[in-house]
Amino acid sequence: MKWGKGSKEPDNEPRGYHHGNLKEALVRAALALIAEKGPAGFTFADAARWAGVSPAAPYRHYRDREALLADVARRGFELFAAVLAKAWDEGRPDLMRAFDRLGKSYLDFAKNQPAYYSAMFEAGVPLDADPQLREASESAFAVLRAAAEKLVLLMPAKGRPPALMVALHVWSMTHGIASLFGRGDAARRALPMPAEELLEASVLIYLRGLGLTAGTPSGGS
Amino acid sequence: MKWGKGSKEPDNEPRGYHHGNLKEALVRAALALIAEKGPAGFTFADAARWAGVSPAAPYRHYRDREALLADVARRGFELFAAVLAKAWDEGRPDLMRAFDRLGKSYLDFAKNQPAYYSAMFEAGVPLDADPQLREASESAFAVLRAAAEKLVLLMPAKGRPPALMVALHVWSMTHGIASLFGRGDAARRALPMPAEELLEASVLIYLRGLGLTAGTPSGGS
DNA sequence: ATTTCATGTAAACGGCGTTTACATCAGTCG
DNA sequence: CGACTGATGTAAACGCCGTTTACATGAAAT
Repeated sequence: MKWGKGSKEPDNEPRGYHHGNLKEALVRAALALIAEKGPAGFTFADAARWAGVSPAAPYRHYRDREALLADVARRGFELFAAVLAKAWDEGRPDLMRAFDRLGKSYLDFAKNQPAYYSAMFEAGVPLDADPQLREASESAFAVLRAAAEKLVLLMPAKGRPPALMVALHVWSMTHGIASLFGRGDAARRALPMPAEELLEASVLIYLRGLGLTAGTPSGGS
Repeated sequence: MKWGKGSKEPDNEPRGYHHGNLKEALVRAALALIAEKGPAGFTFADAARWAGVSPAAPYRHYRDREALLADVARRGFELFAAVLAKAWDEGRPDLMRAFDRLGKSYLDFAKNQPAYYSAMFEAGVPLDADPQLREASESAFAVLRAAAEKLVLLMPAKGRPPALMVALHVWSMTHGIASLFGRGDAARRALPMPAEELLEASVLIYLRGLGLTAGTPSGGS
């Protein structure tokens, strides 16, 4: 039986009975399909076709469709954590600049890796589907939290807010913007300014509210 | 043929050939099923079973499954707009108290109407699926925007930020919190404080950054 | 009473997720 | 070298879903 090869066929190299690297191929297929049709439209059978194997083959590598989705989410969080850590760069050359880079990196990731971002935040994958998934998600958040720790240390100890709260605030703002306006696609609301500027302004105002910056918060970069 | 009556059967009243109010029944079914299994797990056929009709009957009222979802989202936005408008209450008795109520109402809605909220923001329904849907969503946002308008009028005209930006900021914060921590369900991250307090604190800090409140932003209602 | 139109049913189609029994191959051990 | 074994892929089948088409029912209009 031939399985149609519906959407695309990046498995140009013919192969023997065994694929050799099916698991990786399935992940790439999932990313391509999610990017194309959203996490809901992503289909286990399509991923199999994309990899050039029978519809039952993926079950040798993933318990079910959701397990593949969870694996994509896990890899997404790991990549996300690496990207954020690199952007934060231990707060060099100064905390404010690094914090700004951090936020922009977050939005960049949401925009440039919509498939990962969808799997991570919008696919409804329960975080405790897999301990490794939770762990990866924690380590991504840990970057934000470490940044917040260093930021609040700029404040006088008296009245210093909990760093965890600051991290959660910034995460919420950023995720909110990414989720509501993140992708320039249709289907979402139009904005009077780029999402990056919207985020930068809101973080500046927020930090000013914490007493961390002085200047008046007017427009962008 | 009998269609099983799988999950539950709120169609206790037997009926003749015609249902009489199938459209409403389908919406209620969709809400129940989305609340139970998420917008992805919601099934057109299940909704039909729930209403006690054949799997083809819903097509007399909705073009396809997504049209039903879009209708649920539209009704959600209309209810949302009404709830927010009532909470804002034209800014009575004073703007700060009203603004605080507004944010809490938002979170309340996300928590108490998870089915509506999912259909509105997480089901991937394109806003331009239906002009009425877009309109309803606009009118919900309009409440937030009107509130922001009144708020920024408290500031000296010089350096007054655009109300639209303030509205977008607050919306993003609130949606971010609702989306990341909104429902106390499992499957999501645990919080060191209730979502309502997290939001209240972040809005207070933000407004302080705008120069709209004086006191130091520590916890408490 | 007949017509008409909205609403519901039955049956069918292709696709998907998943399971089960079988096929193929790579490595291991005699 | 050759048989065994475990991992990986296939074929076929099942039930369910979304959707369409032809037909049935009944309420309202004429």
